[in-house]
Amino acid sequence: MRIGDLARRTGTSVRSLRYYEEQGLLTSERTGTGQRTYDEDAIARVRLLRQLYNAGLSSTTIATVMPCVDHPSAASTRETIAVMEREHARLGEQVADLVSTRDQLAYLIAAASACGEVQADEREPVGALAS
Amino acid sequence: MRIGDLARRTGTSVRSLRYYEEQGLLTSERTGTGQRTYDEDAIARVRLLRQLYNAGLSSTTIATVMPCVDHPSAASTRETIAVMEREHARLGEQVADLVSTRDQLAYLIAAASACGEVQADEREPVGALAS
DNA sequence: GTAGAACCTGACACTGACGTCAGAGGTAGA
DNA sequence: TCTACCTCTGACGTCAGTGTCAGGTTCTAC
Repeated sequence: MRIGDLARRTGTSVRSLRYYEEQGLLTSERTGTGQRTYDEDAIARVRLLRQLYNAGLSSTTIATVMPCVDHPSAASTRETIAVMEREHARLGEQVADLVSTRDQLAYLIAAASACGEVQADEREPVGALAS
Repeated sequence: MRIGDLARRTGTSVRSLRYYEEQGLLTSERTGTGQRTYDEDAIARVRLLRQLYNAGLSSTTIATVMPCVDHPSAASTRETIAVMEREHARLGEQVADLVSTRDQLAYLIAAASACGEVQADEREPVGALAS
């Protein structure tokens, strides 16, 4: 599989795949002429990388975590586990924050929709949202 | 309340408060000599702004939403409601993704911890994570 | 009134993941 | 072998929120 194929099959850009390699997160074989080649496993790996990026992990944090995906025994240093636990905790907090914000948005939508239906122009401001 | 007070009481930086004003998200009175002055309501507003920023809304999206916080009746145009509904849906998806990633991290942590306890060097790679 | 802290505007720097461009070479079907 | 497309490296651009600096004004406590 060449880089364009991998990009298409993972929904990423060629640029991103080169960037991941540059960060040490993705490896490739090279043909005699220098073109990158990937096997099928690369697809799952790229999807995992994207998932971790989407979760807000940085390249360096992902680089810390990935060896644990590849060889959990060899890579399970205390620091690596600590990094993963920190990220786990951070994600928990972030989920709580996002749920809270989502609920507030739902409240706003309901308020705005009600106003639209009633066509009333004398409505109270939606106060105390961030309480 | 001057800008430094507001920054301290909301845990933000003075720079950010000026930026929010620049983006039309926060207003201030000015003294005769041009210094910004805020009332107590600004604290809740800044906290809400930070919450929306943390949820990944951009300045322009927040600028679309905020009038609805202030005057839900006057601001409840169809487009505004549509923007809020899009963000609401996006947050829902993002929460699901984050929960999934968090659970995968928990799995990795468990696997790594088990390896650390057993001290076994012959472990299967943690495959099929991004399935 | 003076020192020092806080404030003002304006501008440039930074971060990090990625877009985009240039110039060159590789690949594959007709 | 021609053509069209793909890939290579290297470099610079982008975005958005914020840090930081410069040069100046304002406030406050002594």
